Amino acid sequence: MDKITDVNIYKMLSDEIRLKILKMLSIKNMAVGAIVEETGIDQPLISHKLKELRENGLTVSYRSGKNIIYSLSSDSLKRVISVVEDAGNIVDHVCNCVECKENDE
Amino acid sequence: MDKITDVNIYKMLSDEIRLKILKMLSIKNMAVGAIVEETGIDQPLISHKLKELRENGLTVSYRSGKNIIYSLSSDSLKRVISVVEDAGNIVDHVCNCVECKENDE
DNA sequence: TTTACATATGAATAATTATTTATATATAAT
DNA sequence: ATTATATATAAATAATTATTCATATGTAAA
Repeated sequence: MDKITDVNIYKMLSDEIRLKILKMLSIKNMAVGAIVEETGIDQPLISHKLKELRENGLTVSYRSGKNIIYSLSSDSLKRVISVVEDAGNIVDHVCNCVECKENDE
Repeated sequence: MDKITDVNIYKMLSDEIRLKILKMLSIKNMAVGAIVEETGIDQPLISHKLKELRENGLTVSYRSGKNIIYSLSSDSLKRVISVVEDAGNIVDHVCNCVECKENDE
């Protein structure tokens, strides 16, 4: 398994499906089937994503009867997610200088 | 150019070289040459990374004589970077239940 | 003790992203 | 004007990551 660096955490957050899962888990713990249903995404793909998240330490899981329940491994993760949640806040400044405008396509 | 979503921001942060550049720029504005020198990475590769960062709105640039100076486009970016900076803080919780231990490799 | 259900895994392929190399452009200095 | 310097770009290749599909595993119910 890989070492957990901030780059790895960003990697986990940088995939649409993984991020969607993390956001769902930041609201409530969920079984795999519920995630599959709520996202409409193929079960094996969801399982793969969950595996990545698990192996990188962002989620933990336990079995409950037939189901396996996933949850965020840490509350500080919620904080990170919410800090970037609204992308507009991050990249709100647009430079007005001539050169920058030329740089835009 | 791509729309700026939180996934795109995470993508930009999820590459070792790009993250290194962003961290350097969060301390001071820098010319391309200075970034090349301080990282020891090939100039065209640095220029590529800077282009990605620019096109995704995380940095801005302007010309000053022969040099082109890059800086972060927004201070809130610094905040994000520092929130995740210490990965240990994020993934500090390790579940102790039997099933989770079985899951570990 | 067979069948159904929930989830995981592995192998194959597809898609995306990173890196290199060679070259172009723009400014500045001679 | 010519040359040097700083940076950017484009095309080719290499490397990584995502997705699909088929199948395995483990639990529970009949």
